Amino acid sequence: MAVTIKDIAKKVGVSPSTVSRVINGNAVISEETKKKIVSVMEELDYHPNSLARNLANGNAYAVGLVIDAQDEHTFSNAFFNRSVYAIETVAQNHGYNLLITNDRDMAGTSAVEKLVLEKKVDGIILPTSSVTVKLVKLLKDNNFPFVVLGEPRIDGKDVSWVDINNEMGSEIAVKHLKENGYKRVSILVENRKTVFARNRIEGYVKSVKAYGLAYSEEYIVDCGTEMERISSIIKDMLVRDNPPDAFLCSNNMIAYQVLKELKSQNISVPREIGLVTFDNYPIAEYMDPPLTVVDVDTFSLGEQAASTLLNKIRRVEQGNQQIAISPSLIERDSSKRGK
Amino acid sequence: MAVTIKDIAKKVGVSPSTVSRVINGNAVISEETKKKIVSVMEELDYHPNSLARNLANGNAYAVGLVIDAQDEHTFSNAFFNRSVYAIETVAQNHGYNLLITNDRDMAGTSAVEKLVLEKKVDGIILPTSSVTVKLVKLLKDNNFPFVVLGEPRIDGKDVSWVDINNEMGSEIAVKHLKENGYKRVSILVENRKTVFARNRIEGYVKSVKAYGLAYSEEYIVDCGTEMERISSIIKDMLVRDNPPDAFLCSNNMIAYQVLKELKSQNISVPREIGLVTFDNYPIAEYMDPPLTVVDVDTFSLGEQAASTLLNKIRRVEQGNQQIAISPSLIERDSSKRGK
DNA sequence: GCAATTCGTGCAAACGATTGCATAAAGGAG
DNA sequence: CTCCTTTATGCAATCGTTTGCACGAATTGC
Repeated sequence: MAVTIKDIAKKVGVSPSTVSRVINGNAVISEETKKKIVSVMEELDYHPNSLARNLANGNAYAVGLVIDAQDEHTFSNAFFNRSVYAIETVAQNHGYNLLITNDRDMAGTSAVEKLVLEKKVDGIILPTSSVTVKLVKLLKDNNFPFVVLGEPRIDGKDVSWVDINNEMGSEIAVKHLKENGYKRVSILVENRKTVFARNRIEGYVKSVKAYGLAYSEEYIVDCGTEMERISSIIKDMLVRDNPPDAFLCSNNMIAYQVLKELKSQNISVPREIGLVTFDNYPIAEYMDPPLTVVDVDTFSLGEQAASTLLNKIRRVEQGNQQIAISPSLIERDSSKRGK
Repeated sequence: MAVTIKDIAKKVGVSPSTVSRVINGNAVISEETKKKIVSVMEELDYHPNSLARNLANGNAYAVGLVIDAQDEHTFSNAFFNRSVYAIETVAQNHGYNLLITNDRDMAGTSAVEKLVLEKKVDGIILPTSSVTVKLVKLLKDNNFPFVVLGEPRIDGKDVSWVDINNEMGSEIAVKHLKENGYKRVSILVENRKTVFARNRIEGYVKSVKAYGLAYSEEYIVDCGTEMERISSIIKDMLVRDNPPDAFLCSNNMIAYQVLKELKSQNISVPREIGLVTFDNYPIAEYMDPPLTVVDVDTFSLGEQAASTLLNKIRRVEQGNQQIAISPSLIERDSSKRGK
C-alpha cells in the first residue's frame, strides 16, 4: 500500500493529527515540527489520498458537466471545446475536478440524479435540454448547487444560468446590415421552438423595427437543417415580391447553403445580397466571400458558468445569477456593401 | 445529514453489514430480510454515499481523460465530441465516471500526476502529446492503468494505444483515385513531424508505388495551416512539369482551400483534378462538388480506448494492445471521374 | 441421531484522512 | 511564586462503507 499520513507521523514521531494539520495549514504548528514533517513527506514521496480526504470532508471536490449527446447542433462542437476548457480551468484553480456525464437513463434514475444523490460531485452544470421540473425540484430540495448553460425554458427566474445574449446578437447583426444599406433582412433559424431561436428572432424583430427596415412575418423562417429544404426556401423567397436583400443565418451550415444557392443563381454577395451568420467556425473566414459572423466568446461562457457554480458550492451569497454573454460582430466581406 | 446504511440497519433491525451485503449482492441473504431491507431503503430514499464506498474499496470509480487544449487541430472538435461520448458511455456502463483534465502544470506536479498519485482516478487515457518519458515511468512504476490515444512517438511497443489506421486511410484513398483514372496524386499534410502525418505519407508512398502511379518527392507537401500558403503552394505545383492530377488532403480545411484555388483557376473538379480528404466534417458533404472523404469512426476510437483501459483496471490480462481503427472511404463527387 | 456442512447474520476492524476537545508546557500578569 | 492565558500537540471519534472472521441455526449425509 501507498504511504499514508500515519507512516509520516510514525517516522517523525508525532501524531497523525499533527501531520494533517501541517498539510492543511489550518492550525499553529511549530516551525520545527513543520519542517521535519515536510521533509519526511518528501522523503517518503507522500501524496494525500483524496478518497479518504473526500470522505472526511464530505466533499467530492468535483463538479459535474452534463452534456447532451443528442443535441449536436445547439451545443455544437466548437462551443463544447472552449467552454469545457474554461470550466475545467476554473474548477481546477479552485481545487475541483471536472466530471463529465451524459444524461442517460439507467434503471430508473438518470445519470445526473445518481451523481447528485451519491455525492459524486459537489455541484453541476446542466444544458437547458436536461432541465426538467423533476430534476430542478430534486436539486432545490437538496440545496444542491447547479447552473444552467443556456436560458432554460422553464423556471428562468428561479435558477442561475449563463447564456449567450442572443437578442443582442441579432441586434448587432441587423444594425450592421442596415449600416451597409440593406433594407429587407430575413432571419433563418433552425428550430423556432428553441429558446435561443426565439431570442434571436426577438432581437431581430426589435431592431428591424427600430431601424425602420422592412418587416414581414415572411422574413422569419424556420428552415430546419436539411440542406435541400434550405435551398428551396431561398429559391421561393427570391421570386416573391419584395425579396430579402440580406440574410441573417442562425448557423454556419445554413449560411453555407444560402451562399451556395445564391452563387448558383449568380447573385452577388455582398453586392446584391448581404449575409451574416451566427457562430464563427474556422471555415467561415475562408468562404468566398468570407462571412461576417456574430461571434461568441465561448471560453467566457464556460468561465462564468463555472465561477457562478463554485460560488454556490462555497456558499457565497449571490442569489440567482442570470448572465448573458455579449457577442461581437466580426465584419468580413459577405455583408460589406459600404453604404 | 443524509440517510445512511446504519439508519436502514436500525430500522430493519439488522446490522449494517447485512445491509451492505444486500446492496452489493455479494453474499447469501435470506429472501425475507433482503425484501425488508430493500423496502426500507426505498422508504427512506437511501442512496449509497460514493465517497465512503470509494474509500472502503480503494477505488475512485473514475477514469481520467487528458485533453490537450493547445492541440486544437490534431484533436479536432469532431474527434473530441464523439470519442468523449464513447469513452463516457463505456465507462458508465462499467460503473465508472469520466473525469476530464487539462495537462497543465501546477506547482511542480502536473495535473495528470496529481490525478494518479492522489488516486482520483483508477486509470487514464492520454493523448500522445502528453506522453513523456517521465509520465510513462511514473505510471509504470505505480502499475497504473493507462491507454494512449494516438500512436505515441516514444515507447510505441511498450504501451497500449488506440489510433486511426492512417496508413490504411491513405491506401484506400490512393486506390480509389487510381481506380478513377488519376495518375499523379499529391498528398498535402499539415505537419510532417507528427506521427499521423508520417503514417499517412507512408501509406501513400506504399500504395502509389504498388499501383504504379507517378512518384516524386515533390508530390509530398507539408503545407502548414496558413491558407494563403496553401494557395500559393497549389499555384506553384500546377505550373511545374507533371503537375498533380489529384490531391489527397490531410484535413477538410486544406481541401477547402485547394478547392477554392482550383475554382479560381477554373479547373474542374473532379474532371481535371480529383480531390480526397481525411476527416468527414459536416460541411464536406455540402461543398461543391461534395468531397470524397476518408472517414473515421471516432466513436469506435473512444470505445476501444475505454474498453482497453477498463480491462486494465480490472486486471484482465491482455498485454499491451495496439489498436488501429480502420477508416472507410465515403465516395462523393470530388473524385469521381469514372475510369 | 450425531458429526459435518452450509446458510444467514453480526462484530469489529479496516480504508486514510479530519477535527473537537483535552492537556502539557511555556509565557505573562500581578 | 501562583494563576491564567496562550501555544503546540495528542487522543479518539467520525465520515459511511466494506469485509474477514466467528458463530448459532438449519440442513445434509450416513
